[in-house]
Amino acid sequence: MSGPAPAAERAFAVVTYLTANARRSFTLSELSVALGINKASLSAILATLTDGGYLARNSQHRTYSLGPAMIAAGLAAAAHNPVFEVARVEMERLAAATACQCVGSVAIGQEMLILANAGEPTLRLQQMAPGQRVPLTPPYGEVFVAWGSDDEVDEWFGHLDKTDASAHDHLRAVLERVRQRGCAINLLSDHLFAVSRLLVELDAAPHRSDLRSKVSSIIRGLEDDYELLDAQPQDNYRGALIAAPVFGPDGSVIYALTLSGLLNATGRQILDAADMLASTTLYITQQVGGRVPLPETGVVG
Amino acid sequence: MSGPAPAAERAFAVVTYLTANARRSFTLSELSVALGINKASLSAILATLTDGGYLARNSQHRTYSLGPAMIAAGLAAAAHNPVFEVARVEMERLAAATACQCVGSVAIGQEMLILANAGEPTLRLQQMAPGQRVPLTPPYGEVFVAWGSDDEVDEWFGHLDKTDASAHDHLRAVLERVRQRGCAINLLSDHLFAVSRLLVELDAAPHRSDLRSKVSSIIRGLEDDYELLDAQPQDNYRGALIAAPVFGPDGSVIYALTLSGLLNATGRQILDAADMLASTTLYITQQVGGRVPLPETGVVG
DNA sequence: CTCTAGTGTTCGATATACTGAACAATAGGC
DNA sequence: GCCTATTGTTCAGTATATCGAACACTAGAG
Repeated sequence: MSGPAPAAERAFAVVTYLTANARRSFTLSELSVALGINKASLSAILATLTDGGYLARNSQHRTYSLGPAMIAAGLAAAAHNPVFEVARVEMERLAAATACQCVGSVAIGQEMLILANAGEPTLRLQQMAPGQRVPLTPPYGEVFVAWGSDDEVDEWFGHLDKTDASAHDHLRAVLERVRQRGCAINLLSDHLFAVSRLLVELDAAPHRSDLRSKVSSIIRGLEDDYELLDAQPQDNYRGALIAAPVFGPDGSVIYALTLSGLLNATGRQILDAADMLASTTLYITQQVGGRVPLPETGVVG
Repeated sequence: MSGPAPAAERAFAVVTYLTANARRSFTLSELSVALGINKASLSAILATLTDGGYLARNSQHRTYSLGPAMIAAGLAAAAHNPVFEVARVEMERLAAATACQCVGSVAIGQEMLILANAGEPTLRLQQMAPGQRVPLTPPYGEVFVAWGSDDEVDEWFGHLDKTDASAHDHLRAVLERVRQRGCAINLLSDHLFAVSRLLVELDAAPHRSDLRSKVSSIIRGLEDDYELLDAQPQDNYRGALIAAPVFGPDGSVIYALTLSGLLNATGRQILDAADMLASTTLYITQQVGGRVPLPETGVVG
């Protein structure tokens, strides 16, 4: 749990926690129990961050929240990565054109982080709010690994039962389908909403690895009713999530756009939205000097 | 130099450095010498931040820059402090109306941090760029202390010669003038540009306390040609910086807006711009539920 | 190709930050 | 106003991160 620089790790654990729960402020004690850090140690960390302006302390309520220096750092980070500003404009366009919510996310290790959203959140999914971190485990985050190396795919599989070859084969087929289409299409299901509820709990106590693995296992349980392998144009679907990747100069996925909504839509409507999204991310890829990795078989549509 | 949580402090020293120098990326060794941190220690810190997505590592050039997680944290911080979004709109308005650059800054300890700007930077002053940190020492940052307690003012005086009563009296008179006007008006001078050049050096090596104190002493030397105590409406001035405060609910200065430009302007033009700025910050103060502290002289009860 | 300049990693010895519980100081409830 | 619950600070012992130098490793120049 503790890396080679524990103080730094915990300092940013605080930041991550406050980012995911930006609506309220927290006292030292609250953060101590939520993050599993000794009060004495955390006190020193919080004082350091407050001195630097990265946290703001409300001396009235003795609470901490993210401070102004974090805004400056965020602006500098955004200025350094033009992708996100380019994508923001396109996301607004997509959200307006499809009447869907459009969120942007990045992969960080074995998680994905929601960075931005556009349009009205018709679905109140916890994992769709900016600042949220969602485990990057099957079948979540297909677009982040579909064009990746075998090693990346294996890491994505994670703790899947090694002996369950059929599950692996199924997922590989799904990823192949994602490459062909240029985007991933997933269906809304009750499982998905169950995951959403669990993530709320996980947000409240990120250090609880038992909750974390529970979420991961349930996310894997989504598989059955989650994938849309072949859409029937005239059929009706409950709703859909469509995700497409933006590639960087080295061919890696540096950003992903997800359309969520399309409630009670026909297969044709879903496929049309998917095409629109995929062409938009391709446009963004070109705008930022990105490169789509060549698939082994077939051509990206 | 090292506080009770050195790893956390240094981790954010890296962030601060990358924020101030967002244009390029830096290698481990560069950061090591620039920040005065042991390479071995820094390596652990950078790895931790990179794992969290707060830094992005270019494996090609082995360089580090601010990562996507920092953007999410910045957005969360901005969402938590509505002041900055309210102010941004007004800053754009002011910049357009006065043909000046308008920057927003906050006070963090004994420094002020530039957060946002609007309009074209007619003056290429280093200290006016977002992400920059400028020492909060006389005569800089008058608006941050003019309404503050005596303790805050004394701290602002800093290492001024205690025996030099005339300097203190002069500064107190300046602050009184700022309170009366509702804003601070300062004039461009060669000294100012000299400070700007020194700040570039300081940015390159923030750990050098000798440079830091040198900057502070030169800033104090500005005093003579910096203050505009009484403007002559028909006189011409080389240029001006006008700063006004935004107050929080507790009466403290939570944000400051500075208009820079007004090259070769008359005293009347400068005073008009000052009035416009002061009324705007007052409006923002009210929008965010702020309160202007009552002046200490002539208080009832 | 060889050489150089620079980068990042390894390693044991030392100093230092972390821990945990008891303490003190605040805020909230009636 | 008093009491209670919770907050945040203090302190010494122990575990641990940090330091500095020597080591690999890459990239680029001649």
